[in-house]
Amino acid sequence: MIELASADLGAERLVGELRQRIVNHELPPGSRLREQDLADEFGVSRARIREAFGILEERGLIERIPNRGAIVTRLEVDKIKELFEVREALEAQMVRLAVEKAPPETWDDLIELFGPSMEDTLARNDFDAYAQANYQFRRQCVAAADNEVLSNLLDSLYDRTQVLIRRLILVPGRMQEGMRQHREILAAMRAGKAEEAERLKRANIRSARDWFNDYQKYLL
Amino acid sequence: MIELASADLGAERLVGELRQRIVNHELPPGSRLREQDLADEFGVSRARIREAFGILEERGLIERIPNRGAIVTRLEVDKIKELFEVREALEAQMVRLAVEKAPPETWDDLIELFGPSMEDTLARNDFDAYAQANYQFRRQCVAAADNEVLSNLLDSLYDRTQVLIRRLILVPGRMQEGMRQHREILAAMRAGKAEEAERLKRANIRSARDWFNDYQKYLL
DNA sequence: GTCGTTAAAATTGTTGACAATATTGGTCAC
DNA sequence: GTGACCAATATTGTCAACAATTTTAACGAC
Repeated sequence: MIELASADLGAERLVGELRQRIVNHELPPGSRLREQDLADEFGVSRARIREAFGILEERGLIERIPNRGAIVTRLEVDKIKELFEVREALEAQMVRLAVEKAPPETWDDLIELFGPSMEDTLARNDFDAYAQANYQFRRQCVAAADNEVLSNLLDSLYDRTQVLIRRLILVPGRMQEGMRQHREILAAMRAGKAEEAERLKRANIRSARDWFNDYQKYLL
Repeated sequence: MIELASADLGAERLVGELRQRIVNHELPPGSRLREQDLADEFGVSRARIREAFGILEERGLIERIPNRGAIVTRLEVDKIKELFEVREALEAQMVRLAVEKAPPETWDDLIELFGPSMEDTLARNDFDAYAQANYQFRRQCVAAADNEVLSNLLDSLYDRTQVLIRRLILVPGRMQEGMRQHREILAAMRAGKAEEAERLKRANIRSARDWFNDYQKYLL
C-alpha cells in the first residue's frame, strides 16, 4: 500500500480526505471501502478509520451494512429528487438572509463577475470559469447569510450532488440559462428585494432540477 | 456504575440512547461525557463510545475538544437564532411538499384534531395534549412530504431545539396562538393552496422565534 | 494566603490482537 | 455441468492494554 506524503493526518483530516475522494468520484458510488486498506494507506489504525466511517455515514456519503462493510452511497434518481427539493428551500433561504443581512453594495463584485465579461467565458465554453463563478456566488451568499447551521447543511448537500452539478453544466444551453438566472437574482439582491431574490433562486434550483430530469440518462 | 437492563445495545442503539438523554436534558448542556463511565454503564468498550461520539458531534449534539473530552452542546442565543432560520425554510418546504404530494382529504383528521375539541385542551392548560397534537402534525406532514433527506434534517433540527419548544409552550398565550396558526395552515392545506400554506408555516416559525426572543430570559 | 512548580491521578488518543461473521473456493454427489 | 455442502480465507466487530495529554493535588517560596 502507498503511504501518503502529507504529514500529520489528524482525525478531522482523515474524514476530509475520504470526503474529497468520494465527492470527486475518485471513489465512485458503489465502491467498497475496506478498513484495513485505508488504515494501511493512511498509516493509522482501523479504529480511526471506523470513527471516520461513522461520520461519513451520518453525512450520507457512505452506507454501512453490519458485518458487510461500507460502500460509497449510490445516488438513486429518487434521492436526487429529494436533494433538489431540500436545496431549493435552503438556497432560497440563503439568498433571502444574505439580502436581509448584508448591505446592497455587497453584491457589486458578483454583478461584475456575472456581467458582460462572462459572455466571452460562455462563448469559449470555459466550464471551469463558470463553475468558479458559481462557487464564488455561493461562497459570498453563505458568508452574508451569516448562519453556520445553514452553511453546514448546504455544504453537506453540495457534497452529495457536486458531481451531478458539474456534469449538468456540460449540457448545451444550461450554462447560459444559469448565468441569466444568476444575473436576475443578483439584480434583485442589489435592489434589496429579498423576497424576489428568494423566489428567483428557488426557480433557479427548480430549473436545474428540470434540466437534470430531461438529461437524466446522460448525467447518471 | 449502574448497568442497563436492556439487553443488546447495538451500535445504533447506543447513539439513540445518548441522543435521547441529551435531547431530554437528562444530560444537560455543558455536561461532561466521560468515555469510561459510559462504557462501563453500557457494558461496552470505549471504542464504541468513541464512534458514537463522532456521530453525535456530527449531529451537533455534543462538542469534542481534542484531549479534553466531550460535552453536551450549549445552545447560545446566536445558534438558536440560526436554528430558527433554518427551521423556517425547511418546515415551510415540508408543508409545501406535503400539500403538493398528498390528496386534500389527507388533512381531515388533523383538522379534527385541531378543531373545537382543542379548546378544552387549551382551557385545561393540557400542555401534553397540545404538544402531542403538534407532534402529530409534524409527523403527518413529513410522511406526506415523502422526502427522507428533509425528514432527517428536520429530526436533527428538532433534536437540538426540542427542549426550547417545550418550554415555549408554557408561555401564556403561545399555545393559543400556535393553535390558531395551525388551524390556518391546515385550512390552506385542505384547500390545496401549497404556496399559502408554506407562507403561513413560515410565519408560524417566525412567530415562535419572536416569542422566544421576547421571553428569552425565562426560557434559557 | 497566593503564586508557581512538580508529581500523581485521571482522561483521552491510539494501537494491535482476538472473536464473530461473511465471502471465497473447492470437493463431491447427481 | 450444476448445485449443495464444507473448509479456508478475508473482512468486520470488539476489546483491553499502552501512550500522550490534561487535570488535579501537594508542596514550598515569598
